[in-house]
Amino acid sequence: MELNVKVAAILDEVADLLELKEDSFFQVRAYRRAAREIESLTADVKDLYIRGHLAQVPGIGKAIHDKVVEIVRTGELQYLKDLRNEFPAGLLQVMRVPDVGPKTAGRLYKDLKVTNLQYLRLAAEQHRIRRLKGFGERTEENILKGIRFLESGQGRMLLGYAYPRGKALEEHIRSHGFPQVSLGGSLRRMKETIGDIDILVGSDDPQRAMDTFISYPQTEEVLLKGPTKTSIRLVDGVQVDMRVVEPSSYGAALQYFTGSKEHNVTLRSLAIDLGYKINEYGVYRKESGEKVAGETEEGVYSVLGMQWMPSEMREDRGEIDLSRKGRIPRILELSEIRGDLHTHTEASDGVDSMEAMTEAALGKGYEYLAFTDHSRSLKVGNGLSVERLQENIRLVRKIGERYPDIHLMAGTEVEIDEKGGLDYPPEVLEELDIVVAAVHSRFKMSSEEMTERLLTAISNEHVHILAHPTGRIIGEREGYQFDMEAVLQAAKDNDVAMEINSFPERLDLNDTYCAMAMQRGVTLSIDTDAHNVRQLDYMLFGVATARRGWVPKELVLNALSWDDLRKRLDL
DNA sequence: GCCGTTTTCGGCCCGACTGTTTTCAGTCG
Repeated sequence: MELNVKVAAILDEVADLLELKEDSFFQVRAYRRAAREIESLTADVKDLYIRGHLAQVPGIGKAIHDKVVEIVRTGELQYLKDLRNEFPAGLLQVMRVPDVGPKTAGRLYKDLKVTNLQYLRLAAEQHRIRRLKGFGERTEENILKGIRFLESGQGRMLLGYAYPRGKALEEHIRSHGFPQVSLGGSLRRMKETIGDIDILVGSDDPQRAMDTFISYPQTEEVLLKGPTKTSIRLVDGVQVDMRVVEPSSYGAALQYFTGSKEHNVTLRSLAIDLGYKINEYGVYRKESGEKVAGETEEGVYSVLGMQWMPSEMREDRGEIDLSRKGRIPRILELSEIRGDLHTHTEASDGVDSMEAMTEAALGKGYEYLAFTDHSRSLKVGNGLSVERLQENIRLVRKIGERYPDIHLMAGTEVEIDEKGGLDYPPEVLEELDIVVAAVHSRFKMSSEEMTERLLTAISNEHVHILAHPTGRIIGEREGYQFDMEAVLQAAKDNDVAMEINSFPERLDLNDTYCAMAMQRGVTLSIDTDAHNVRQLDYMLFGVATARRGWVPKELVLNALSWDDLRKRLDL
């Protein structure tokens, strides 16, 4: 699967470089689309190639097919090397500056010999940019601003960071008398990382909505202001865009600003074929211009003969086709989660007591809660010795008697050693209700060794869940390398659940791997890995990740009732 | 470069805002 990522990256770079060429707009789009398709494949691109199915992937025609084959075979692409020779590598960096696109970069290269960020900054500081025809003082200032933004390293933020901020702003606007307000964009689609926060308001008084937005106490700077669209930057650097439309257009605008871009492009092409035009104000008959939908999202989809679908599904990964056939699957809801099977307490490296965690779980209406503190060899996590573990089990049983409305489970997050062995002997694991196995060490072993390690752990009869299966930390480290197909197969064969860890920096399995697991019928467990009571709220993000992988509740271990879970775990 | 329940050629989503211009190109989402 790492190969899929590599192929997509190469196609993306081809697209980046092609942008600098004249008249290559549609080629750029074709390469980008192919990259997205390959990125979201749930099978290995090499397998597809071997089985002769590569050409059936949408967006892959003859030319790109041959290039993908070249990459699969040789690991390289000559066409990309040729393009790299045509343009200085630094120009790609120049294009990453906000408001600098291919045309501007091309001009700066041609007229000022700007080949990288350093030269761009120099040219701006020496006021050579403002002297170009079509450029001016403001453009020069914006370029300098853009360079500073890039260098501040403010790229995308974690969903877990953006979500509470977006919700707070949404509430601020709603509380000022605007009932029609919603998050949009990647935040509403619950992507694991978010570029900026999008907010949509339906109102007949756009001016007052804008004023309310700008008056938000956390506002640092107004970046852009028009009659229907305003952007601000918050004190922590997060950018928020707000759009205001009339209530009669709210549904169309919500659909449009939720995206994704790819979903919208496909939807709008479809609309054209059906004789309609869609924009953010409504759906219109092409001939008469008559407006036929716009008030609600359901209406927009419905007029195109489509079924509404959850925002998490809108990535143009086949949902439009299913929607036209009325076959959008029923995917997991947060309300269907019955318990949390991976949490920590003060016994190891958590901060709250079992009682506090239990009260919080009761507040969520959970039927069960598992305490899975770290095992003995994880010294940094204050792992439990065998004696402390056994003492902990007794404590769980004792506290459990005081809480008749929830089933407290004694468990462990047990270390998987480098050979795949577990950190406690079998007779100790036997005493536990649930065993969550995890890799926290030796990340850099070869893919073969790591696969063997994971397969050994999964085939251990005491293991119920494989925690954060890839070990990635978003923005910090890649996951370890292993054969995901083999691990999923083993999980299915051994009835072991793969975890979706709800921690914002983990969300692992990610959406694509969730889809892979689902297609293979592998059970998933959505856990918070909470180290305090507040982190039990992270469940929302794990569920969102499952929804992005179209996972139904039937495949989720902790969507089972206590009775069914107990049977499943042989308790 | 891809694609076709009208097409193998001629299309390819659509609009807001900015900056620099007198009518629009470029960028963004």
